[in-house]
Amino acid sequence: MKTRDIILKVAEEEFSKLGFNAVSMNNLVKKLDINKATIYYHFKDKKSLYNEVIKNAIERLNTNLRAVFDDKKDSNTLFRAYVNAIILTIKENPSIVPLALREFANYGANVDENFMPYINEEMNYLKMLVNKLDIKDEYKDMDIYSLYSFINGTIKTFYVIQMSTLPIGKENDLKNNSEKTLNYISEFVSNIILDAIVKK
Amino acid sequence: MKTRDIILKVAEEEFSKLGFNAVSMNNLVKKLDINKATIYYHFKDKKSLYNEVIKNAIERLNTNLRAVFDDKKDSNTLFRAYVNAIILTIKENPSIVPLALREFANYGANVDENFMPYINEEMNYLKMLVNKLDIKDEYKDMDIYSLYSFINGTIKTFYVIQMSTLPIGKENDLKNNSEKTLNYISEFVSNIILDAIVKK
DNA sequence: GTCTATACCCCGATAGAC
DNA sequence: GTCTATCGGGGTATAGAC
Repeated sequence: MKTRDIILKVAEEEFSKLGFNAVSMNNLVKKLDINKATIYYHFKDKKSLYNEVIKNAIERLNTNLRAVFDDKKDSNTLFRAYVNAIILTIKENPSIVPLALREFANYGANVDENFMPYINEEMNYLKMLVNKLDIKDEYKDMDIYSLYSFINGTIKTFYVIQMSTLPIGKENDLKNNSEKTLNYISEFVSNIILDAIVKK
Repeated sequence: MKTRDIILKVAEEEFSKLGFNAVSMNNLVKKLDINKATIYYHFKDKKSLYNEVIKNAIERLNTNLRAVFDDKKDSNTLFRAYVNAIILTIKENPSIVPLALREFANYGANVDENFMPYINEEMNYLKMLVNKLDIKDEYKDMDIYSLYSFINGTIKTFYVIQMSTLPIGKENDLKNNSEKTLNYISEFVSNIILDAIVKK
């Protein structure tokens, strides 16, 4: 693995854990066991390192979403596969959850215009999906972003609650079990949506 | 308004906008037009100022939730009133949204054990509510935190998307309109849940 | 491509006058 | 209860040797 990629990997974990401002270049190089100037050889500054981390995260998600549409499925199966692709992305790389929540909290202020194509690609998959579903009349005019928020907000919030060190969520067998938590919430999200908005 | 309360008010806005680490005491006193030592007279350190901010935010939410259960309503109306109490809290104080999202991203690490009674109170209202609903058999064993995540994750994610400076959500008339956005998502969340999990 | 050394700045926090 | 002045430390970033 190249130095640049190692830096990106460790930086992603740190930005996810601590947020942009709490990550210091000094601590980063300690974890990496390289010299600080080496980071500045590979990346212009802290901000562009962060931007590269975010870009990679969105690209990994889009790669998994793209695969969902590769072969023909009935629309309800497609919906479940779509949700599972998001779940798979988190399983492959849990850092993406706090990373996304922190960016949401910033109203996307750290994400520059260069990322819009990636975000638009992500939204397009959801639009394609909705077009295939046989939606009840009362949900036909539903805002696409409310559906997006339901899927992504529910999954991420549930994940951080179950993985949190606080004694919340402790009444169940999902607590601190990433695999079980993600499988459960995948089913929950798919079931609710298909029960609520799709014609029987 | 007392100095201590003014500090808390401005600190809440700043912590919400920037997150714990990005807020500096120096910038805070500039906004407040008081001396830095004055903050340290009223609060032990930066961390306890932050904790006080979070505590106040949870208390305001619980006050609004408590009011929902004051008089008798049929269970579906109660559910809509519950969701509206969350929406009302955000309308009264939008800072609570990024504040909560940042804490979620931290897996609650900045929230110490003293807050558990407040969090438990919040969860108890949801449990009381679910007990009153006439739930379909297949959702009877639903994890309470998945419902919590659905309600809170969807509302907060939708809100920050519509209020973000990025050109997402721009295809609708909710963009940058806090009032309309919150009214819309309140209806959406209530409708989905009542359609999906409650017996007709 | 990776290192040492350093410039320059802002941070949180406190002592002590008023 | 609010101020001025200051301390010690750690922050980002770069120059220049190897």
